[in-house]
Amino acid sequence: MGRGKIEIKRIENTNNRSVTYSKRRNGIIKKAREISVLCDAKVSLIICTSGSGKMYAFCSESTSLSQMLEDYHRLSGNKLWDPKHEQLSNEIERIKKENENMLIELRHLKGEDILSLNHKELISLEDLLENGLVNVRARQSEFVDTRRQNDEALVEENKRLISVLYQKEMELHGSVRDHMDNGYNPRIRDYNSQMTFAFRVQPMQPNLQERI
Amino acid sequence: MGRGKIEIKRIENTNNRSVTYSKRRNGIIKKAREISVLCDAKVSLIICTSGSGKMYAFCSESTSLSQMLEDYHRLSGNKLWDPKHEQLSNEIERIKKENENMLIELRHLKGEDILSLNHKELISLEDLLENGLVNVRARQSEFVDTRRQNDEALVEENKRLISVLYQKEMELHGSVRDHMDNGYNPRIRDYNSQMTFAFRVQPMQPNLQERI
DNA sequence: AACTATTTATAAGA
DNA sequence: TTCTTATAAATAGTT
Repeated sequence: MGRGKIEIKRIENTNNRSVTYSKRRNGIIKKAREISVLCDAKVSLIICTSGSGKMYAFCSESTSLSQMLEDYHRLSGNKLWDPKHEQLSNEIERIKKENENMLIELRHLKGEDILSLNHKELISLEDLLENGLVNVRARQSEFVDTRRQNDEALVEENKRLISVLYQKEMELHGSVRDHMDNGYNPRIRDYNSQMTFAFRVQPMQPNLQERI
Repeated sequence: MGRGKIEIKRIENTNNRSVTYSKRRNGIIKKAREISVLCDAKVSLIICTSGSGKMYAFCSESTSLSQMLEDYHRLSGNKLWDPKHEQLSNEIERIKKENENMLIELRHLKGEDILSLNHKELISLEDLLENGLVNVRARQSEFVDTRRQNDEALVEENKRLISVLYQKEMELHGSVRDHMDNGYNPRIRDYNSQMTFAFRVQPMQPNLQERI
């Protein structure tokens, strides 16, 4: 239907093909809607081209796509789901196998179920465990080192703070002495006790050391 | 398109409706096939009436209904799956999770990826590894013990065999001497060498000792 | 995207 | 149902 008759075979010209696709897609979707309304039919239509990912779907009002598929599956006896089910089952099988292997390995590493192992396997298991221990203990040493470094840094910081504090105290003593004669200023003692508190608390601050 | 124009609304006359359904159904299926061929499109079409259970479906050559549904599902995000499918998917999810946890534990036991562990965790990991080592080494000791016991048993058995052999030899020497005077019987030597072979072979028999 | 000459689909009738 | 046929609709090629 058009200016000329066409043969029903793949349109090789890409542009023509996509124009025809667009026109006929609209056409068939319209037809789908019409038959669903006129004849009270359930219709499900999905169209897409191989290239573009864009999909067009139509489903009649009275139903849903999944309902139609369900019906189709039931009525046609066609195994719509079975391939997918089989695929999923296979994947489950595969993962379970993997799981089982890991479980066995874990058990072995914990020294369980090792009666079936031969001498060679026991030796390599021992190696693995020893290597693991070495790594874990190295990490523990790192912890201790980090902690010691942290402590040292804190000690330095405390020295610095004490020195700053001392200078401040000197300044205040000096300036206060210029205005007062009693040689005792409660503000100095307050400040001092505040700093002492900070000094004691600081080593517990979590952001200066690693999580324990 | 026909002798008269019609409004797109449900055809109330049952007969007319079913005639129209039949005609238009053929029409739309033809259209579906045409667009799939002309435009290299993937098309899936399912039609049925509410009343009759009869279903008509079309699916383009290049694909399958279940493939199209798969695609549709992926692209639209709409849930088309049946309960069984969902159940399988959930199980996969669950097992994968389990898998991942075991993998992490395995890695930790091998001393990998332990930077994220805190001190407590490292300690218990160390305990686990030490315990594993204890078990593995205990098993190795068992091996050695078993082997030694086995050897001892074999030594005993060999002694017994030698003693039996000696007795047999005595018997044969005695009886032969009763009938022949040459004092030499090749049958005795045959039997003797056979036993000697068995004696040498026996320690290698796998059912008397554990697999190495 | 719009146009339009043609082909195609189909509504109504037989 | 199926065939026929007048007519509506769809659309191929063009602009």
